[in-house]
Amino acid sequence: MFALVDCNNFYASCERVFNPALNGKPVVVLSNNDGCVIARSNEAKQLNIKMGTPTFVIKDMIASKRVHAFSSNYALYGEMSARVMEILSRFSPDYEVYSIDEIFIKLEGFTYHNLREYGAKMISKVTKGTGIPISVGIAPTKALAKVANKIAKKFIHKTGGVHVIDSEELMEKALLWTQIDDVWGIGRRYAEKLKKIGVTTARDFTQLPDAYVLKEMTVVGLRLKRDLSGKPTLDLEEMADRKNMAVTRSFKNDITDYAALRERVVTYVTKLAEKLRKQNSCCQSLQIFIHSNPHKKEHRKYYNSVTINLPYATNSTIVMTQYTLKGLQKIFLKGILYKKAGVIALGLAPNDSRQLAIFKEETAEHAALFSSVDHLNKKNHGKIKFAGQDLNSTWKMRCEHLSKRYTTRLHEIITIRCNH
DNA sequence: TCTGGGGTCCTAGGACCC
DNA sequence: TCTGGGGTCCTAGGACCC
Repeated sequence: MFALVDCNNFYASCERVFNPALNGKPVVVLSNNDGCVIARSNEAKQLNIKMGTPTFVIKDMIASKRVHAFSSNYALYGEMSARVMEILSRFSPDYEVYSIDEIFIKLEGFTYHNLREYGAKMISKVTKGTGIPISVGIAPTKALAKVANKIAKKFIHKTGGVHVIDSEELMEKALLWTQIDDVWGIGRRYAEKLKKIGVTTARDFTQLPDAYVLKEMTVVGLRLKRDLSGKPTLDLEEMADRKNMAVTRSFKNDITDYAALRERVVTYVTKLAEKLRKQNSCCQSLQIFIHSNPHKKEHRKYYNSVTINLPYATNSTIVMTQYTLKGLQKIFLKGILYKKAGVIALGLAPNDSRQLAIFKEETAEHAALFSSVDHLNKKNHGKIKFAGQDLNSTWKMRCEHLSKRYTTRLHEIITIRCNH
């Protein structure tokens, strides 16, 4: 059996842990730049605030404090996630941290355990240890555990947050209840396509012929179908090293001229190189992309990207910037309202096991130079910049509702008042 | 006025090899 | 009339996830 444990409204719940006055009130967490809603408490969901709702749509509710809004505080969420995962990892030696707020736990050899009670124990341990509410779905396969988790959450008053699918009848019932759009692995495109042929529930999907699923949805779809039918197909996945790493941002206002766009892209590639060095990796190639504003329908649509293979694997800001700018020149077009750009490092490898080039090699000074730069920037909050960056740093990200880094900064630690 | 960021996997097709 | 067979590697694009 597999358990899927998922933190309820994770980011919103993190904010509440440190501000319990928000319990029972609508809370939303906003994306970078405070652009749109990316997490909602149940009360916010009841106000019909959808995932991805632009912040300006609900600005009145925020201003009047009907809804409590927070800018994303990833330092806080990442660390709270680590605490939750640490506690849950004690429940079985086999687990897979699937995302910041989800973990699959394989329950092999738990035949004589009461799984419902085991799930309830997970909830009480995590609640006591972190204050984060969780839901537990338990079933014979990963895809069914996902379904069970949805049921546990949806009918929390009946389930107490745990749902176990351990019989054919419960499986049938669960699959009939699950709408096709809500199936893990079926996104907007596939859902549309499936509905056209009359598939509206997960159960309908499991009745499709293998050949059709294979043809229309590749082996990924077929594996999903099997797993959802109760035939264990998807197993825990090993934590692999990341293959790519990206720094991409939307701009607060559209950009049209090359100089401004260049400045943004140089800043992104600088951040990317820092990120690489921080984890002792280097990259073999770079991808640069620029987008027009998709919301301005009356303007010309333009999406373009270019991939550049580097002569040798590197994490030098200087080398990466040179190639990034070459790439940017290739795809830059005049007269476009640009809204977003990004740089992606591809073919990541650890510093010490990278492929060395035969003819060209990085100037040896770079490693020493950047170790000093990183050291100084860590101490002085990014005082050293590169010539291509904007020295006045007018590009502050908007984050008007940022909470404190309660768990990772000593001077932001929570204060407790005792009333005797 | 204002709409996020960072990932993964699979497939088809082109370029190349012997 | 009729023009091989079997492979690898790479990339772009499309799907998905949180």
